[in-house]
Amino acid sequence: MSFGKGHHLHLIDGSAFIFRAYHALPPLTRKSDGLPIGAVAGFCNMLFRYVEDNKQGDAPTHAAVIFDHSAKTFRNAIYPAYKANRPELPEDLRPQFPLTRQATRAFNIACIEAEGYEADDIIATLACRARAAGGTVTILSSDKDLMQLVGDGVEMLDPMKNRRIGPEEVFEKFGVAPDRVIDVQALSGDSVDNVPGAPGIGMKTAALLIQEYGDLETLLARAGEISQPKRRAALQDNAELIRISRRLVALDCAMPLEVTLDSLEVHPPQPEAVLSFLNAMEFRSLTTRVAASLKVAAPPMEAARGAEVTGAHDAPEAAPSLPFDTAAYECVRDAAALERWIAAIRERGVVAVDTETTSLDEMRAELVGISLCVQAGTACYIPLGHRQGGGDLFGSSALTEGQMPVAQALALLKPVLEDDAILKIGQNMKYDAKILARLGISVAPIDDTMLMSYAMHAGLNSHGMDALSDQYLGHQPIAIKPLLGSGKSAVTFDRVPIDQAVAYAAEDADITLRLWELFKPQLHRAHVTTVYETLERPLVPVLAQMEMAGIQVDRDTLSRMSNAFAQKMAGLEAEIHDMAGEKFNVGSPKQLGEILFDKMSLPGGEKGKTGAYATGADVLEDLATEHELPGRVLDWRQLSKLKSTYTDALQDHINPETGRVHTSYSLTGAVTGRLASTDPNLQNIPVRSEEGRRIREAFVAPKGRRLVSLDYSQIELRILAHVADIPALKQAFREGQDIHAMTASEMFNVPLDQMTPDIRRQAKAINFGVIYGISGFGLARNLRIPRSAAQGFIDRYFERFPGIKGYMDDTVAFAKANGFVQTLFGRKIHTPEINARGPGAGFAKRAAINAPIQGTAADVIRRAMVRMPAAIAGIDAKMLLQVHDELLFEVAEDAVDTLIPIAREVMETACDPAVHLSVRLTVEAGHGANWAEAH
DNA sequence: GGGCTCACG
DNA sequence: GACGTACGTGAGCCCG
Repeated sequence: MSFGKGHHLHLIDGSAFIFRAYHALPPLTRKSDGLPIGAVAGFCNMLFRYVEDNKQGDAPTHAAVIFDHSAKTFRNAIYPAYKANRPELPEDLRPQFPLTRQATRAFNIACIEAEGYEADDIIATLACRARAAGGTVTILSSDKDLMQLVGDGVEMLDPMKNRRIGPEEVFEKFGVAPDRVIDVQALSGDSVDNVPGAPGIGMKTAALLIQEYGDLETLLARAGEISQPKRRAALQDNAELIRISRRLVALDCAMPLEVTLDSLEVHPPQPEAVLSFLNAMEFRSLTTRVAASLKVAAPPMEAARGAEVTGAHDAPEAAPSLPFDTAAYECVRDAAALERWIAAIRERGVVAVDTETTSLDEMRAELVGISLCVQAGTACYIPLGHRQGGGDLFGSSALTEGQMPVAQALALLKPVLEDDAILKIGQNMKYDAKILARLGISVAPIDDTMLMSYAMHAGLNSHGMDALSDQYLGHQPIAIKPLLGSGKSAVTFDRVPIDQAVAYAAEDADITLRLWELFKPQLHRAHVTTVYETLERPLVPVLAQMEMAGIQVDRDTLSRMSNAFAQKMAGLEAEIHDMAGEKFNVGSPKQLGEILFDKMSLPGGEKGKTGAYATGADVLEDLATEHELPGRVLDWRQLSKLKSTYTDALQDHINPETGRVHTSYSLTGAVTGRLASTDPNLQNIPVRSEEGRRIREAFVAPKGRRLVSLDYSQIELRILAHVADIPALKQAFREGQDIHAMTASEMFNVPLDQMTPDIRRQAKAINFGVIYGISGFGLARNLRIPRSAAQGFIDRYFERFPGIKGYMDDTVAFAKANGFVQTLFGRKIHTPEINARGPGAGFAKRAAINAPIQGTAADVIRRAMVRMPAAIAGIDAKMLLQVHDELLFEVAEDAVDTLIPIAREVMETACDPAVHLSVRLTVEAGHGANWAEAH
């Protein structure tokens, strides 16, 4: 049957896939001969994902991958400068092109290119033919040049964002329907492809003109009617150039092409062809995954046994030698069985441990079972707290039969878990260590696969077990969701039948052990062993202690404040409704936007991409000069935030047993090395506004004790002064000057004794801007000054402190060359987007500039925290919280004066002896009955 | 569940 | 000429 109605054709933009793959991955080479294969590796991964994704659902009946053939096309005959300003291809990319064609055929997908034509023309021609035959077409690409083809059975799919692009999306981008896209492109031109267009006319203007005149020829014919002289001239003087531009951007829908649609019919990959290709490329992990998907055995690696794709995080040793077999896992039900496992652990000296509990909140979770793994494939699960389903009215029910008493199991395990000679491996061991600590077992020594992954690959991928297993072992772990259910019918792990729990839990321990075996040697090769050993692993027990200690929060104080906020909010709400002349939900940005900009017609209403008006604080502040309502909304919002997020939600986090709030710190939550605090987040308790600051009065010390706060003074600016080597900044710090005032004086030629708060404020904003990878736009917005003035400030700053620009350029260059940046202590932060094009490039650059500074500061306080417990061991004091540059302690009243100098010394000398800063770090201290007083 | 808004360093 | 921009986080609310 030939292609026609009911058939669906996928046209894949192969060249875009290649470039995306090339820039997304580090420069990998084939181990056996050094052949560059990074783009091929990424390309194959994308193809595999494409094949997997299209197994079900609205799968295409026909498909092809389209490539560009060569740089010269018929368009060069029309306009020689077409695409003339394209940068040279990277030299390690060109040799990969033929391999991507081979890869496509290996996956049994048709592969098309044609001399003298661009891939886009082939796509256009095939799309037109398919449409004429009555079929439908999806073009897998996000290239705007293809958008002219959309409509009437043809749509695009952005494979990266998984976003459908139909006529509406095209209109959103170009301001005209798909059939007029080339008119707009002809007018606006394209700097990337070197399409000239009309000088002085951009996309916005072009769309406006086409909307008004209907099409390009009419517009050119009636150009004389345009009232703006510049526009009129641009069109009249360049009519020919515009017509040429139109021929350049118009795709050829009827090029000669021997391929028939029928020959593009979809066939599943032939295992032998695809596996032998992947094997020849030495993609071990992908070979395994593809083999698993095709349900055949992976071929043995031939060329390079034990080979490694250098720099690859999709490393070949990821291939599991042993398949996962849940049936082989043992359920341990009595002491005799557990003793056999303990003997095996003692013999090996290493064990992966995982606990199953009733909650993600370690302070409330009840132990349900423990799994152990001593070598890949050899794992067990010890059920301890499983209960019969159902339960009575009160939810309680009897323990399932065939489980050891918890006390007996723990008594047997405790000596092993606490044995110095036995390494306990976990994935996020802080969680399990806390569960076991509450049961009287202090687990040590430990290794943690999540932290190993973080030390090696921060910025590259996430570090959860499912992701790691999939990525490095080519294995999808059993999902927890089907076991627990979701929504109202969700149950806790103790209700999971034991046989299912065995498979799930033992597999987790098995995966953890396999990941550890894989990561352990890699740490060294990635040169992050020291980072892992000094900044990650030793922090686990320190954070566990802090989290378990918790901080006392006074419920009555919060409750009183909450009531006061509610009253004020009610008053403001009435005022706001009055001014608006109607009742509406003040908390709804959508409704507020409509009131402000539609009903009241205030100026400056701008709709975002979702079509809603922006009503952020910056917008409302600008409007406050026009009307009183926006100011009231700002006040209301502040109170609403304080009430819902702090005075109310915080009360729910007070643990009923301890009466304290126990946050949880994530060691891998921020790519830069900072910690992140969750459930609740105690790193964003208000302090900047006077009203918010009072929330901190609810964070108290118990009777007879005090809260002590120690924080680093200007740590990031000091680190900047050191790494960028800025003599003026260093000297100012050495002399204990006000750093922002000094900057202001230097920049604006104002003597220090004549400094005004406003000038200092501007300098402060610039200092912070520098740390963030400053841009004229960003500074302008922050200071609410014209962009030109902001740019002037920045130029002047770079002039006065020449090392800064050098540091920024060097950092970005390093990131581009290496794919990561580093802190002074060797922490790596990967920057995979740094070589990308488009707006993402700006983000990546600024992040790369900021990361070494923010990351070094994070390393410094981590070092201080690791050393703190030993330093304050003799003092009646506990470290409770970390807020990036601050440590908060709870201390016996009479020990405050002892603690402060000792803790300060630890913090100020935290860099020693690994790094010698040319600027000394200083720490400010305070104490009080509550956090507001202490800070 | 995504987007908006806003709290912190 | 046009585009989009300060860095790093987490949480609560609205709304489809």
